[in-house]
Amino acid sequence: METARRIVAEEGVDRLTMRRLAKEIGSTPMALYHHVRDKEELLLLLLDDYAARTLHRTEPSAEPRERVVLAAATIHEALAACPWIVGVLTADDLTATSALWFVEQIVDGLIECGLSPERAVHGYRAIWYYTAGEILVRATAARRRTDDDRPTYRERVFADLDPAELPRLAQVADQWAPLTAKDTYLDGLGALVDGLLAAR
Amino acid sequence: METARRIVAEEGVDRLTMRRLAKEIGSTPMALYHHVRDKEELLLLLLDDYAARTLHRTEPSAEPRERVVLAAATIHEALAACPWIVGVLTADDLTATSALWFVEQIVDGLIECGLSPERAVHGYRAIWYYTAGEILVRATAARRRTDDDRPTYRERVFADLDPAELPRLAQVADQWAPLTAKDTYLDGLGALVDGLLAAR
DNA sequence: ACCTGAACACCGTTCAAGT
DNA sequence: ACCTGAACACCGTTCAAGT
Repeated sequence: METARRIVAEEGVDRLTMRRLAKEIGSTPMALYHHVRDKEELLLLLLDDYAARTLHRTEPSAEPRERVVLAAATIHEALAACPWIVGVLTADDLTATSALWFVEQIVDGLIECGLSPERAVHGYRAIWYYTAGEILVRATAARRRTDDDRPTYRERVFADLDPAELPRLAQVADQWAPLTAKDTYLDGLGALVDGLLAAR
Repeated sequence: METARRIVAEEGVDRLTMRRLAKEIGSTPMALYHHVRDKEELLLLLLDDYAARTLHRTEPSAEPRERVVLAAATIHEALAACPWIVGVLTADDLTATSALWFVEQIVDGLIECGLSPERAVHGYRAIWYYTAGEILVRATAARRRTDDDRPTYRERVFADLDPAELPRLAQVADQWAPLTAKDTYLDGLGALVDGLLAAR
């Protein structure tokens, strides 16, 4: 586990292979299969390990809306520091044992704010979709930027935008890059939570 | 392109390999590299092709909030039918040429509702995070369910939940599966848009 | 119970050579 | 300009055999 953790931290999850890990610990690929069913199980172990190691419970606020926002932001922060893990996480729900406490905070906060248990669960899922999407989009965009220098697809598209057909996009085209680089996770989260809480 | 499209449609994006595609069209892997720079370029071509083929512009509603919701829902629907594509999409922004019109609708709708151009772009991004996250989480969960029969990690975790520690989760534990199976994309989207539009 | 060696059935990509 | 053959440097996993 220790070696696997190091490989992922230093070189990314793509470089963690059964063969590589086996070599690094001075063993054979097949020896690993005596301890895990397959590679996915190894990744799930790694996920639990990471969650237990970095996801520290926050002081739960007395104000229920604050509890929801704080729990989501804490999970977001842990994931942002370690974006590879989202790919593993989305495989199932956000159900690493150590993350459950945060799910509890969100569901509880939403119920305390007056949602039915059913709508609270749906609300939690909306928050999770938004959070997972933010991490994923941002992580993949970052990977793209580093590993080649040719202009991105987006740059090419925005360069020859027809202002007659897409006036709003043309209007914001030159600010697009700085605007989208900005971290607005918390703004979006606040809006989402407000919307979930508003009786509709 | 036609053959690549068929392989992806029938067997999933993982099964589309340069070698497999070459064999299927009666050529060699290296011949493909004369037409695309690498595999990623092939996937981007496939994405544009899919978008042009299935993303039909909707009648833009006169009501700006409706325009935002309809554009997002249309993109969501196209992606839900073809979840493999999200992995490619997240690589950059949602900037397939055919998708730009929908981005325009969302940004324009938000501005018409009174947001500044800056906040409209951030609003669009929040909607995109939510949408991409929903597709991704749902797609990966679906893949999981089909390809093995052992209980999922989530099932095991929920089975031995401590009601003293996580009372809300224990309370909804038996409804978790049906609740999360429900499609609540539109509810969450509505909440998010409402939250974005509310002056905060 | 735990490990090894050899094999199976693959990958993306490069390079040098052909027409 | 377009294609081929062979090679490089890998994958995850199975299977039969060893201690």
